[in-house]
Amino acid sequence: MRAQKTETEVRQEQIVTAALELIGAQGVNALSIAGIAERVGIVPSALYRHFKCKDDVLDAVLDLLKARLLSNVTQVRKETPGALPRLKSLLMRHARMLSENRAIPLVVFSDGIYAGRPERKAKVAAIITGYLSKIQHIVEEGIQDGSIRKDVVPVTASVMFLGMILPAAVLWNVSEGNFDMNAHAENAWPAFVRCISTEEHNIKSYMKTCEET
Amino acid sequence: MRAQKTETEVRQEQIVTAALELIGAQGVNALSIAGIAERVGIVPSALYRHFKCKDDVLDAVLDLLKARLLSNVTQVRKETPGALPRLKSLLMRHARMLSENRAIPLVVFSDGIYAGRPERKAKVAAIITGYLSKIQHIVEEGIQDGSIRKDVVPVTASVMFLGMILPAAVLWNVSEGNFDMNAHAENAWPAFVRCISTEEHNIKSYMKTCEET
DNA sequence: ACGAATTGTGATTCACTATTCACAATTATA
DNA sequence: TATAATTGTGAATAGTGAATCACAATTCGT
Repeated sequence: MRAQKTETEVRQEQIVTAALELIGAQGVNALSIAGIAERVGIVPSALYRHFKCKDDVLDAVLDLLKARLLSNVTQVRKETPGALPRLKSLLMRHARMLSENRAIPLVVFSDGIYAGRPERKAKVAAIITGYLSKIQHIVEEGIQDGSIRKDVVPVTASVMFLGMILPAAVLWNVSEGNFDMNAHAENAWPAFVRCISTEEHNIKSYMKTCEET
Repeated sequence: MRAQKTETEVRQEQIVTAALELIGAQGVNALSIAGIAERVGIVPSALYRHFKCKDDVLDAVLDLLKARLLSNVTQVRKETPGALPRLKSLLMRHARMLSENRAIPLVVFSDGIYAGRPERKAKVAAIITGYLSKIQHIVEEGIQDGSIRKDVVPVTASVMFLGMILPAAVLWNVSEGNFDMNAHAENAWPAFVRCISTEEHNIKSYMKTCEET
């Protein structure tokens, strides 16, 4: 059966989406032109009408991921005011996203995607640092408005924020989805708040605990 | 030039070590029989005198990784008393042994290492959870002796501890060694202490800061 | 020192996958 | 409607890397 002739812009979208789905299911290494083509419903060679080579597909996948990650942050900035609530919202959003789409850590932290291509590595680095700088920005705002300690190093805080997500993603990945991402996020969040929020805030919450007990 | 004839036990060690180094440098996907052989100083086919197939090499690499991780913890337990000092010592130790730590996320996120082998994934899972349970044990001891808050969930704390190492390793990897792992560890540690140590401890250090300023 | 076992080597096979190409079908354009 | 442009197809090519094998060099047991 012959595939319906479809304009290249649409096909490109289909191809990138299919690639992302396949990566989520089987990883970057297992991603093959044949696999993508089959998922799209065309023959492998037809894929080359829309992409010059496999590398270009991977680049497009990276672009898609970057867009999704950053739109995540933008969304949260719009919906939620205040540094700490924003960070929490972002954390929970990631907890949800990772279980929905585990392709993100697989792609961003896969080695296969920058095999022998330093510029690709730079691109991945740019995605990560770009994301981190957004978080860092939120932290800096928190420091200015007094909700986050002055002696917190913003970069460190952003990396530690990533540290709540990344290991959890690892565990989730390795345990075949047998790790409760959301529970971890809920448990880790108050601890993280103690990490970075001002002493006044911590002491208040401590007093409250004392009164209760 | 002909390689020196060497007994298979020694070669096996050389091969596994070389493989781990190569993984740390380039990732699992780039790991080839030819690459390992070259590093060891033998010809590719000679490698099959010591391992039946590549998969067996990967299994041995996992065993080595596990052994090194756990011996790390054991060592710290011997040298250092007290939960918090032990955790800090472990953190700094990891910061120093980056090349191995770097291999960890690379291995974990590599799909190549699981390709068509579910039992391999279980093995990786066992290594990580085994390591985490050791950390968790330290945390529990800290809770018992009162240096760590009672309301800290030990599992969560151990995952967050991993969260200080993993993202840093990834960043270091992606930025071509352009990320100061030790600085991150030094910055992250006091924040992590605030995360988990008892309020009394935090308040005392807060008072001290107040007196100073 | 001599045969057997061990280890190393180069050539070769084999499977897999990206990529190309000539040609066919479809759609757009004039 | 006729022709050019676009997209799809199957076959063929080429490069890669794991694995095998016959044979050579080395070491070990005796």
